[in-house]
Amino acid sequence: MQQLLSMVFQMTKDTPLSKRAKATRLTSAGWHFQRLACVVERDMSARLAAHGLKIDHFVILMTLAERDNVTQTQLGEGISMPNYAITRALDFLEEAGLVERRKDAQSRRSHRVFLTQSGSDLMPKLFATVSDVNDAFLAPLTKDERASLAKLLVTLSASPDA
Amino acid sequence: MQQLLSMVFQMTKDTPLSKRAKATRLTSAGWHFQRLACVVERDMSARLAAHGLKIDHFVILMTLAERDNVTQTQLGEGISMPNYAITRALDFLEEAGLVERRKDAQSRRSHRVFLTQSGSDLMPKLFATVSDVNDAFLAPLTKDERASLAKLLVTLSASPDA
DNA sequence: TATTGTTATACTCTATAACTATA
DNA sequence: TATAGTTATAGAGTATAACAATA
Repeated sequence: MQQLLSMVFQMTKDTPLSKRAKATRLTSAGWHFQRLACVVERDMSARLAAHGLKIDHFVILMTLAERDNVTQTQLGEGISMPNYAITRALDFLEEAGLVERRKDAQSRRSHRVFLTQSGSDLMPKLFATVSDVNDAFLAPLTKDERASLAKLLVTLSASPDA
Repeated sequence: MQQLLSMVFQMTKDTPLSKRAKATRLTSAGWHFQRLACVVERDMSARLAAHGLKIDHFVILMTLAERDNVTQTQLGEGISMPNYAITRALDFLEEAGLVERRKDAQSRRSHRVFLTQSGSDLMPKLFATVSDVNDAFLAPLTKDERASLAKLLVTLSASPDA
């Protein structure tokens, strides 16, 4: 990596385009994030398929596990999923018996969404899946490296525009 | 973060589901990668729009800048883009005068793809855009933190399954 | 008979907005 | 008149495979 970084600093107007392109790519944190996020998502999707779930369903279940008794609008806001997508994902999850829409006591046009017992029972398995995916993903790092990565990720995620 | 990690270790069977869900999410490197990759891509897409380009076009241009005179099949393999997507993206880029398909000297059913002069001239601007996006993204980190993140990303990316 | 690139077509996802029923 | 949720529909993106030209 040091080699790469110094490569960037050695660039001049005469450096060939191909070298500049390669250096740009390999020194781009964004590019690495893109690729690695893709790897993680592919693995997660594959493992969720064993439960008959897609990523969207999983995200909703995780959100509800953290806090349920929310309206569909509230649910969608937390994960930036539009209302029509929420409707369809909940139709699927309700059909699968994992979530439940109950009538709101205050407003008859709102629903309150809950995990069912069956949904709650599934969550520990999904937590384990998340853990497995992360372990596989972080396998190339030492324990110390994992800790510093975790710290850096939290710092980046805490940033206002992130 | 230390608090979070210790939170995970304090989990027992009696820990409420909501706490376990939150800890699972916040300690998941994959979850952070997903979110952050999304932030970066949104920023990149927005800036590419100024050039009338989408991410796919940008990826192809970067790939060709690094190495052109490749067949469409070779091009697609490098970036895992299927042949029909390559065909359409190249139609667009050729129309925009940024790339050129030339006949292969050996095989009359293959094309060799090149950046045009106009495409080459555009690349330095795209390198600068990549740089801007990364600078904005990494702004919350100190210089040292950026260096260690870079090192960790390279280690992860170098892994065989990544 | 296999391969390169293109095209047709179907399928899925996403986006827009219309609609129902509330408030 | 505005809101919560649903639905219809259009459009974009993606996947499958058929196809023509070539090897």
